[in-house]
Amino acid sequence: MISQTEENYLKALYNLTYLKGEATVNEISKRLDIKMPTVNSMMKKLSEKGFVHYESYKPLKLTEEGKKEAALIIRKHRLTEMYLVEKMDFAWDEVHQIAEQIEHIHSPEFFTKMDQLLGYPTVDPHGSPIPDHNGVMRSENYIFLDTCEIGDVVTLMAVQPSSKELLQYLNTKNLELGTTLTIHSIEPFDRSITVSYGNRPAEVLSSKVTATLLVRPIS
Amino acid sequence: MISQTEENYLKALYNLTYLKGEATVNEISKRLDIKMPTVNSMMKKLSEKGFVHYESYKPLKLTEEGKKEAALIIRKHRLTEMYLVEKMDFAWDEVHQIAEQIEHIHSPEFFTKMDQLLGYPTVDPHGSPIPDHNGVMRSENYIFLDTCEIGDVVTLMAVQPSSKELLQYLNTKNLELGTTLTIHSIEPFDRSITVSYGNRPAEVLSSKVTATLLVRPIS
DNA sequence: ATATTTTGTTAGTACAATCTAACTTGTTAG
DNA sequence: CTAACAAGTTAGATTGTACTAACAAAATAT
Ligand SMILES: [Mn+2]
Ligand SMILES: [Mn+2]
Ligand SMILES: [Mn+2]
Ligand SMILES: [Mn+2]
Repeated sequence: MISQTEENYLKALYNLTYLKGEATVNEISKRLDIKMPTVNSMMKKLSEKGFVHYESYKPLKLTEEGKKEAALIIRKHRLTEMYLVEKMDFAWDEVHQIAEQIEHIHSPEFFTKMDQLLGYPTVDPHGSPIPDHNGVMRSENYIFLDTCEIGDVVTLMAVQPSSKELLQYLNTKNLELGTTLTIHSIEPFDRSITVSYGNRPAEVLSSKVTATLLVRPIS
Repeated sequence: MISQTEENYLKALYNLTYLKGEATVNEISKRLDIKMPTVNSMMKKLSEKGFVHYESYKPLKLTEEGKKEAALIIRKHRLTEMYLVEKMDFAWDEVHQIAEQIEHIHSPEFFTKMDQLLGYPTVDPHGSPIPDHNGVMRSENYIFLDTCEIGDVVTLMAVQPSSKELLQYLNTKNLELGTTLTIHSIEPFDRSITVSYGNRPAEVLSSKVTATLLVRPIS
């Protein structure tokens, strides 16, 4: 009953509203590269179907049912990414486009089997949480690396957002989830950060990078 | 360029024309459960695209390009079925509906990886051949069990067509690919066949069943 | 050989998902 | 505060995939 197209709108809205609680027609339009009038009429349709709170000229919100539907699609996306990396030997920067398609497969058995073969993982290969089968997503209280201070020792827990280009950049720096970083200095001018980790010389990470790295301080 | 819908038409036409070399609008209509006028206009469209030879009131054929496209979709379908059975532990009667969806995924890397992980299989879980990456499908010269004679000893090589119901029936009889069957008698009235295999009492198979079982005589 | 049935085609309609152009509402900069 | 700009909406067109109704051709039965 929910088309692939509708699923992509729900997912976009879920991700855009995740922090602020609401999103605009314009944001969805940019995210999906679909013109605003198209987004507008789709929002009305999803509102008719009970997935979106729509009022003219007001920001958009998902209903509880919309949130659940979206989270279940994200669950399929992230389980798929995890499966591709863990069981099919893909790299973490190769899985998004495939998962973008497989998330629309209608087969509870298929995803249940994936989940089981993976041992019921709670995060995807980029550290993002996998919603449970009721669409409930646990949120961890990680902090972004660009909010840390000199002397902090932290573990890399997630990359968000995880564009292919960023992931490939992190590959070249041998930075992966679980890596422990020590912050040596912070350049006041551009907020770039010098860190060390593993058996390698210190690395400088720009603020564009540190703003995407979620870490947990070692307590 | 080729939509999911078009892919399903190409695949239907390929399978229908596989034996006779041609098929009718009516056959595709029944196979896909889509009304004849819709099939008719889709055939014209696929003809425009160079995949189908269409002439009013004449039977339909695939062009060479159409055959190749169809075979490559069937390749993805059968690789997927094999992967689901071999690597994800699904039963042979559970995989068709999932493969019917995954066959439309656009990702050469995904199917190349499947192929590699499976060790480049040549047949799917129902014994049907998997076309190669150029869309070439090798045909084995198996014979249907209902053409065998008393005293023949044969190996079950494929089930065709392999409906879920038939596969489940074969499960109850412990009949699987590779099973060696000895033909004890053939009932002239209804052409049912009594066979023995493994450590079990003789079984009677109706002609509805034997007409779907492809076997290779043990020479 | 003709009548009946089946198959194939044409014409017109519907719905989903997209677009552009034009208009309205809301926001922001002087 | 108002003018300009950005965002949102409405209206109308387009494309893809489906349908029904009506008609034409081919196959079949009498
Ligand atoms: Mn998607
Ligand atoms: Mn991810
Ligand atoms: Mn299909
Ligand atoms: Mn099969």
